Amino acid sequence: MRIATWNVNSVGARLPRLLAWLETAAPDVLCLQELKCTTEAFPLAEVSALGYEVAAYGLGRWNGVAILSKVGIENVQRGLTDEPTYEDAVESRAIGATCGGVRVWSVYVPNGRDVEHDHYAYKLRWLEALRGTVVAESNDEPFAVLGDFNIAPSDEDVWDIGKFAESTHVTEPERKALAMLRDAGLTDVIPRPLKYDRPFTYWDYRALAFPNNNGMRIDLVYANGKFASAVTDAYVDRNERKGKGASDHAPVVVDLTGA
DNA sequence: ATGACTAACCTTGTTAGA
Repeated sequence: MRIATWNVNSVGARLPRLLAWLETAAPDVLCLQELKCTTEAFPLAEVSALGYEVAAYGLGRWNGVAILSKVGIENVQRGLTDEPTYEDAVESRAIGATCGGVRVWSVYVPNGRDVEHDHYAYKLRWLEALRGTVVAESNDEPFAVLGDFNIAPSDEDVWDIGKFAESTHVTEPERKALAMLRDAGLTDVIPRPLKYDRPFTYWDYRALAFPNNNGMRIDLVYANGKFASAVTDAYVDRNERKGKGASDHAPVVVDLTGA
């Protein structure tokens, strides 16, 4: 089984590339983030035509997540258990479903903006709710949280840690939240890069970040033991970051034995 | 070639992204 995650930065703007990628990479399950549309506006007909069932969750012009599956999609849950709000509003940042016997969550962790910003405190509260959901759901069946975590797990996961003083994405409390997920039994499934030495998944649109490989590894696959032990390969499809009309994130693809 | 941000929309600026 092939399971992937991709922050598409608008499913509407990315639709031609998304459809082409679904045909060539042919994942059985794809977790999407940053739909930037409502559930109703998701391009259901186009994606369904390729043989996917869809569970989408979008509440407005920002964020939005979805799970696409060719192997069934059951027990869909929109939102985390006890998920916090931001400025008293619920945001569409997490959706869970069971696909072909694998429980998956597609998550778009809040950015945080600045360490001093309310959004950063919200990010940490949100990660605590994610931990709670993981503890409640992960068991002896394959389980994984996939998505844009907006956290670089280590200094090696950004192109130059010296550029990140006072920045979000690399702070100790954010990394502690990831450590808590590992303490809850999850493993960071680190993909291989298709080029260069480190498996970055995001490159800013500005300042020639992609050609200079000034990237970050922030799109992560956190898997329980049953899932992680079935992994045969994992890679970042950096080719999807090339050319016109690319998202600023590349897909992360994981292959599992069985089914 | 991988090329100097992109996307939605409250659209001729603002908000967000990281």
